[in-house]
Amino acid sequence: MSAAKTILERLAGDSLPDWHLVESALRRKTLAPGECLFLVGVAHPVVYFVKSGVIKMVYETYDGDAWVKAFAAEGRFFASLAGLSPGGVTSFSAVAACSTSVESLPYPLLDQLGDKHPQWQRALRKGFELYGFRKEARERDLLTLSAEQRYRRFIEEHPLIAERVTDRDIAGYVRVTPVALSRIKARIKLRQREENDAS
Amino acid sequence: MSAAKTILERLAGDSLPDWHLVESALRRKTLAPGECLFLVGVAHPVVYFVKSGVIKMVYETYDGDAWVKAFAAEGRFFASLAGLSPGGVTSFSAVAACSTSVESLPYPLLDQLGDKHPQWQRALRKGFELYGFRKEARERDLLTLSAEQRYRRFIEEHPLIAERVTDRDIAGYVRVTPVALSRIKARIKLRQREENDAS
DNA sequence: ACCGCTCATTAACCCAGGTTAACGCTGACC
DNA sequence: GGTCAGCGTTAACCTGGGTTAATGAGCGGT
Repeated sequence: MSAAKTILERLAGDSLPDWHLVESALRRKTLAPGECLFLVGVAHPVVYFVKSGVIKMVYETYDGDAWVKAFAAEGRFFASLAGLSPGGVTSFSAVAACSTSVESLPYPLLDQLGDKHPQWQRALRKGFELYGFRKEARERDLLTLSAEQRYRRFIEEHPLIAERVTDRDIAGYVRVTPVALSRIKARIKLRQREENDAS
Repeated sequence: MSAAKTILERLAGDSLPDWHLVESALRRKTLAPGECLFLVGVAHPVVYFVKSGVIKMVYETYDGDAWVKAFAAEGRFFASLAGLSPGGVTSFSAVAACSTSVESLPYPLLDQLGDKHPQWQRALRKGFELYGFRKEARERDLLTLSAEQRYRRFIEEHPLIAERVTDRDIAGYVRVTPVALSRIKARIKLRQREENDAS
C-alpha cells in the first residue's frame, strides 16, 4: 500500500475511484540527508507524501539565511501552494533533514480527478483545509510565543522529529540563530537544576 | 448584488446554482470601530465577506497582549478554520478596525451545497486554496523579514488599509509594540532626511 | 470650555538575541 | 591514523526591541 493512498483516503473519508490512474503517475524517491527535493522559484506542480524520514521546507533570504517553514515527517503530505497554480513557482525549497523516502503526484492529475469525481474534489478540499489549518497554528505560534516558548512547544509536540534533525534546523524552525538556541537550552537546563536544588 | 455573491462567483469562475438558498441565509451586519464580530474560543462555523471597512483578526495572549493575525478589507472573505469544523472553536477574535459592514453565511450550508453541486465544491476548494496561499505569504514574512521590513512591506502593499487603521493595530500586525513601531518610523524618516541632505 | 480618554511620540533603562570568534567533538574520507 | 568539515557550545560585544513613564495632540461627551 502506498503512503499516498493511505493519506488521501483518510482525507476523503472514503475510497477513491480511478486509483489506477494515480498508481501509474506515482513516483517514489529516496533522499540522503541534505539532498534537495525541489528548489525555490521553479514551476513545480507536485504534491508529496512522506513515507519515512523528515523533509524540511526552507525559505532562503538574499543574505544567505535559511529559515525552516515547516517539517514533514511520515504520513504528511505537502506542496508549495504557490507552485501548484498554473504559471506559479515554488516559494520555498524542500530538503531532506535525514534519510527520507517520499512519493509524489502531479497536481494537474489531482485537479482533473477533482473535476471528475466528487470524492476526489472533497479529498482535495479537505487537503487544503488541513493545510490551512496547520499554517494557521504556525502563524499563531510565530505571533504570540517567545523564542523559548516556541522551542519548548516544538520539543513537546514533535519529539520524534526533534531527535532526528540537527539543532541547527530546529533553530531555523524556532526562528533564532543556532547560537541563541544553544543559550536557550542552557537557560532551561540551568532552571531545571535550580528547581531540583530547591526541592 | 451582495458582496458574498461577487466573491464566491469569482472563486468558482462560474455562476453558482441554488443561490436562493444562500440569499435567504445571508446576514448583513454593520459594526462601529472597535466592535466585535466574534470572540475567540466559541463555536462559530460562519464565513464572512467584507462589504466595506476593515476587520482585524486578533490573537490574545494570557498576559493581555493582542497581536493582529490579519486584516480583511472590502472584497475579502474570512473565517476561523478551526471554528468551521464540527465541534471546533474559533482560534482568534474578529474586531472592526473602523466602521465596517459585512455579510455572513453559515458554513454548514456551504458544505451541503458543496456535496450537492460540483461548482460549489470547486468554489470552496478554491477558497481554502486562496486562504492557505495568503497564510503561506504571511508565514514567510514573519520568518524571513525584520520588523522594519515587515512594516515597510505592509505600508507598500496595503496603503488603503494602513490609512484607515491605528498605528497601534499596525504595530500588532508587524509584531512589535506601538513604542517600537514609533521608533521604526522615526528611523525611516531620519534616513530619508539624510539622503535628501546628501543629494 | 472643560474633562477624560485613547493614541502617538520620546526618553531612559534593561535584556534577549544577533554577530563574531574560539574551542572541542564527531564522523567522513583518504 | 591523520586530516578536514560541520556541528554544538561558550564568551564578548553590540543592537533592536520590550518596558515604563512622561508629554502632548486629538476627540467625544457634558
